[in-house]
Amino acid sequence: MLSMKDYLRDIISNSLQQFDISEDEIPEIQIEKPNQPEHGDAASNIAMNLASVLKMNPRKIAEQIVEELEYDGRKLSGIEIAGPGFINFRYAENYLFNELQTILNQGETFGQSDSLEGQKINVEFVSANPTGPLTVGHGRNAVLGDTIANLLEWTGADVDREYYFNNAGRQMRVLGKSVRARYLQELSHDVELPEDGYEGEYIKDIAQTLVNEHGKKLADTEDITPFKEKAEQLIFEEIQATLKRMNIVMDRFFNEQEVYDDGSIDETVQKLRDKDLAYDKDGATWFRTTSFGKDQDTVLIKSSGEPTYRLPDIAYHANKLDRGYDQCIDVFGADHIDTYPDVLSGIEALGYDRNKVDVVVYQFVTIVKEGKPFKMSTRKANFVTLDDLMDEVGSDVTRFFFEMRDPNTHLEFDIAEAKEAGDKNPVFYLQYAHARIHSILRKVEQEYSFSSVPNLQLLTHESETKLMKSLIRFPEMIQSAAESREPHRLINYLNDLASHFTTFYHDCRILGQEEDLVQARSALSKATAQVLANGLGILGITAPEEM
RNA sequence: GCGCCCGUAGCUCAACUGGAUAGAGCAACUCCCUUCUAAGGAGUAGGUUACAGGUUCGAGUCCUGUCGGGCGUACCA
Repeated sequence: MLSMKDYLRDIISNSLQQFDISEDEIPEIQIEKPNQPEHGDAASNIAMNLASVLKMNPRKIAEQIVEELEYDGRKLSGIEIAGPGFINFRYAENYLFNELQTILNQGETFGQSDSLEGQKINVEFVSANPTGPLTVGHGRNAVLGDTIANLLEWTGADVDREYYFNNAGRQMRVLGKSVRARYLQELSHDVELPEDGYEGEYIKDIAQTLVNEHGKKLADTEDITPFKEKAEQLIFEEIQATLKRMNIVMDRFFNEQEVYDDGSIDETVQKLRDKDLAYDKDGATWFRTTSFGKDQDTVLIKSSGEPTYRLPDIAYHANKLDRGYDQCIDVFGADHIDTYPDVLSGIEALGYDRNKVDVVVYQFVTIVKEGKPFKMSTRKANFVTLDDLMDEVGSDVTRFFFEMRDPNTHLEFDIAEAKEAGDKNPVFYLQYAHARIHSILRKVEQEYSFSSVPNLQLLTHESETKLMKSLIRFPEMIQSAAESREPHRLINYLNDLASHFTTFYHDCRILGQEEDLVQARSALSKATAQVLANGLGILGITAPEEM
C-alpha cells in the first residue's frame, strides 16, 4: 500500500514537470511532520530547495507547484503555502478513518513492511568472552543489538543473531588458573589466587562444582584445561540464561577457533601477501593499512607467531559474508572505534564489498554508584551484573533503560536511581496506557455486544483526530528507527502516542455514551492498544493487560 | 601530541539527519479523584543549545578554532 509520504512525493513530482529542469537537478522531495499543528499534518520544503536551481523566489515556486497539484480529495483536505515557501498538507478525515480501519484489520502485523524483503542480515552483538557474568556495561550492547534485529525483522529482513567469542587467549588462561586456585583452596591446599587472577565469587562456585563432580582427582595435574573448560561451560550457561531473561536468544555462537581450524586464517594472510598488502618485518607479519589511509601499518601476526585479534576478525567477517549475508551489522562500544576500519580494509582487500558491513558504535555507559562514577572491572570483581539489575527492577525496565537513548551519546546509569525507578520509570507510562485500555475494553465487552461494524465517522473530537494521526505514523517510525539503527526513536514515538491516548481518555468518555459512539471509541482504543503492544514487542518489553 | 565521540532547562535526555515559536521526564510551585486504573491530568517557573567565528533563504544540527568530558592512539582484546 502506498504510504502518505510516497503519495505526496508522487503528486509533487508530477507537478514539478511543469518546470524546465532535468531529472537530476530536482532535489530529493522531503516530506516531514511540522512541529506546529497549525502548519498542517505534513509539509514539504521542495520550493525552497528548488529556489537556487530555478533562480526564483521560493514562495512563487510553491504557488506554481500548488496550482498544478492534482490530488485525491479523499486523502487531503487542504494545501497551504506558508512561511518562506513551505507547502503544508492537511489530511482528510476519511483518510484517517481508512487508516484506522487498516490498523484494526492488520492487528499484530500492523507496522510491518517488506522494504528489506529477501535480505539476509547478520547482527553480531554481545560477543563478550566467557570470563564472567554479563554486566550492565554489556547490557547496552545486548539490548541494542537485539532491538535492532527486531526492527529489521519488522521491515522484512531475515535476521540472524550471532555471538562471537574467543576462548583461547590470555584472559581465558588466567581464568583457568584462577579456577584451579579456588579448587585447590576448596580442598584446603595452601595456594593463592594468581596475580591478575579473577577475584569474583562466581569463580568459587565453579570450583565447588568441580569438587562435586570430580572430588580430588584434578588436584594432581598442572593442566588447566579442565578448569578452563568447566568455567567456559558454566559461564556460558549463565550468560545465556541472563540473555534469555531479557528476551534475547542467539541463533549462533561463533567460536574464533573455527577460523583457525578451517584454515581461513592462513588463507587470509596468503591472499593479502599476494596483493602485496601484507609483508614481514622485525619477525612479525604486517598489514599495509597505510594504503587504506591510516598513518601506520598494523601487525597481523606477532613475532611470537600468535595473530593479533585483527586477523581472525577479518577472517570472521569474510566467513559471515561467505555464508551469504547481504549485510552484517556489528554492535560494539566506543573502545573499538579505531580498530574496525582495519577490519573493513581487510575484507575489502579480500575482494568483498566493505559496505556490506555496517558498524553500530555506542558510547560507554558510565555507572554512577553512591553519587560517584564507578569503574568496572570483571577481573577485580568490581561490577554490577545484569542479573543483579534485573532482580531489582525487572527485565522490562532494564531493556527500556538501554533503549531510550541515542546509542551515540554517553549514558549515565545511576544504580540507586534505577533501583528506586520503580513507579516513576517511564516504561510504566506505556504499559499503564496499554493496561488501562484493556481494562476499558473488558468493561465494554461486559456491557455491550455490537452487531455491526463500527462507524468511525463519529470520531470527530480533536483528541480523537490527534490520536488517529499519531497512530498512523507507526509504520514510518519503525522504518526510520530500523534504517538509522536507533531504537530510541521508537520509544519517543510510543511516549508521544501514549500521551495522545491519555488526552483522549480524559476528554472523551467511552462508557455511558450512545452505543454507536461507545463502539467507535472502543475501536480507536483497541487500535491504540494494538500499536502500543506491537511497539513494546519490538522493544522486547511486555504489554500487560492489567497492572 | 594525534584520531573518533559527546557538550541542549537544576538533573537525565529528545528534537524526524539543514526547516517554521528547541521539547519530554524527574526535581520545585499551584490546582484536579462521588465519573472507564491518580502508575494519571491541567497549569506556573526554568534556555544566548559550552564559547567565538563562518557557510545560506534558514544552523542545536554542516565547517574552522577554543574550552570541558569520554574512548582510543600496543607485536592487549
